[in-house]
Amino acid sequence: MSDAARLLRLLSLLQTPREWPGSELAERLGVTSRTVRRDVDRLRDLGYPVEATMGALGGYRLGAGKAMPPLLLDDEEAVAIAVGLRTAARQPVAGIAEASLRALAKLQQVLPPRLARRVSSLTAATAASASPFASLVDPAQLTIIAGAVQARERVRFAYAAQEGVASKRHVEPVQLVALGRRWYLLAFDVERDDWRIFRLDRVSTAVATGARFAARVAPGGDATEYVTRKMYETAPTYRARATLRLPVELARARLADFAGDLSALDDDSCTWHSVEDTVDYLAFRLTSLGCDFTVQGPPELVEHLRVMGERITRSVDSL
Amino acid sequence: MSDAARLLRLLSLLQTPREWPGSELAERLGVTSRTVRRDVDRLRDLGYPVEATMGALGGYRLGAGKAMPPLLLDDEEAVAIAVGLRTAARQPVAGIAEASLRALAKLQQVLPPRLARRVSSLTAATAASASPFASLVDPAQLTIIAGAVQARERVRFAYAAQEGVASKRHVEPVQLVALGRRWYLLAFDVERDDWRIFRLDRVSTAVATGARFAARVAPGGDATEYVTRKMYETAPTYRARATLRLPVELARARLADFAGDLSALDDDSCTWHSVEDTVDYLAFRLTSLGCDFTVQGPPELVEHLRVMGERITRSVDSL
DNA sequence: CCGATATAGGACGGTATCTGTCCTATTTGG
DNA sequence: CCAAATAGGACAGATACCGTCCTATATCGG
Repeated sequence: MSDAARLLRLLSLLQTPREWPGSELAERLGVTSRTVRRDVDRLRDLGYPVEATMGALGGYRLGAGKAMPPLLLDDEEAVAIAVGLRTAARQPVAGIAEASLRALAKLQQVLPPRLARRVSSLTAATAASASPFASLVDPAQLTIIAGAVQARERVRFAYAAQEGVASKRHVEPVQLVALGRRWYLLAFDVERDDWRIFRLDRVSTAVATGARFAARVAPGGDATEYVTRKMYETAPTYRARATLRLPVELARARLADFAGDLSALDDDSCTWHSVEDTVDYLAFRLTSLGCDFTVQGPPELVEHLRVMGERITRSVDSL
Repeated sequence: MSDAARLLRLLSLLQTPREWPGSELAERLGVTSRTVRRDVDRLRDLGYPVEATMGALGGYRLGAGKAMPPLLLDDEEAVAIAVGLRTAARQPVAGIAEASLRALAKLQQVLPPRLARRVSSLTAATAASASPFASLVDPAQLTIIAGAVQARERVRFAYAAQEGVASKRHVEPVQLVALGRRWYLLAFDVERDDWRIFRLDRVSTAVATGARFAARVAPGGDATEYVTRKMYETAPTYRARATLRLPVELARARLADFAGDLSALDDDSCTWHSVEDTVDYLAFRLTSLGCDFTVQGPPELVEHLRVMGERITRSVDSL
């Protein structure tokens, strides 16, 4: 076993929550315990704080330092992380959505094929159950495009526009933007010679062509700002207005990052304003609050809730 | 920079989706390009397949091999993975739930404190929004106990039993078991000198004492099997029976791992049987199917749905 | 078809590093 | 107090590494 390999193996052992006595490490690594002590020193020099407890029953373990050490995962752990990241990508968390994708792309790149297969099948099996209104983005497309953005490679894909019109695209992908529960891609369309925004759940059969392109500055300088503005201008939006029979702090906690505008009416109720592009989702969030509420509008939401209420009442009133 | 440090730094660069020409790597690592070639060879000897494209515009990148290479994450990526794993722990996925926890424990152990703080605040901000019926387990408790299971350390915690009776426990934690959407801990209670099963969302202020204990064999040999049997015997369960106006394949897809027993009635409808310990959750899954349905029982579910239906109808019929 | 720019790898000498085998000091739990 | 654990100095022999040459080969663009 080479020098670097032994150091990595040691790091992997020390990342376990348990404590390792030096003698056992020496045996596993096939060296003397003096060398183990030297290896531990080396790791400390690299900035990874190996904690040691002295005395009988003592041992070594890796503690939290100032920088992330290399993570040494076994097969199952790698699969678990990949599945977790894929699920996270379907419900982007504000602030870390892009980092989450970068991590997924990095992992996907080095994931052995047999593990990648397990990830796919597990993702398929659990896709629908996580949340009925999570984004329908295919994680595979997301990964391909996230990789292409970083590698600055051109991408070809099929796009199903809003009216069901399909088209083939050839673009220079500049940035992925998570807006609410959807992913958008800001890209420069090579054939149309202009900027375009694509909704990722309408993208399919994406492939990176391998052709590199020069960095482009997004219109207006900031991609996130540009996509946000364009989407609010063009996409259909519903502005929900409702009164919730729930103290304002509780409502904020239950709605979390979906809170919208909340303001207290009295100690037991508050008003709520929120903007979304489907009434389904608005109705879903409202009904999962578990409290009484009154909806002021819009009419589409009222109608949708009326249908929902009738359906539920009808489902039981035969008894 | 030491030898091993340079190798790790190289590995970190090669994990990026982009391709790196040898000359640029040499510059970044502060060595000649001949040494870079030797380092690449070393990585290949370690089993990490560095892919190289020859010719002009060529370069190096890390490909998928037979084993997982050490993952070198930047701060944001590490936070994203931790948040993803915490979310995954709240909605355990059959088959990889334990691995998911192991990975989380491993990451938590080495996560720099400033990043750990960001993870906590992000988790708090998004806890409620993921799904209103996800498990209420505190990821911090979960991590502490998962670590103690692996390290075979005794744990003390406060436990709120079903009737609201609080108690302090001192146990030897043997295994965490994910059952449906809940986590259970099988442990040997030191003071009561017998096996006990704890629901993790009722555990608080857990601390590992540091005292080690000898490995124990779970009663019956298999912890998962034991916990499953005990829980079905003792925990309250509701057996939902309903007819769904949805083709059976579609229902299976939408319910995913929550499918229970589905059997086709005709081309457009099917019957559904499922067991859960709360009617809230049964009602939630039923109403998020987005189809007409008829509930046969149990009476508690019917009553719950009646309240839900009335609430929704009331919320709009003033208009 | 040719030149520019990549990867690939052999040979060699000087330098640095690493390992095992001693040794002693110190801490901790039973 | 004793056993077992971390901590680390000193030394000698072996090993590995690095830079500087060199040539071969593959690929893309003009």
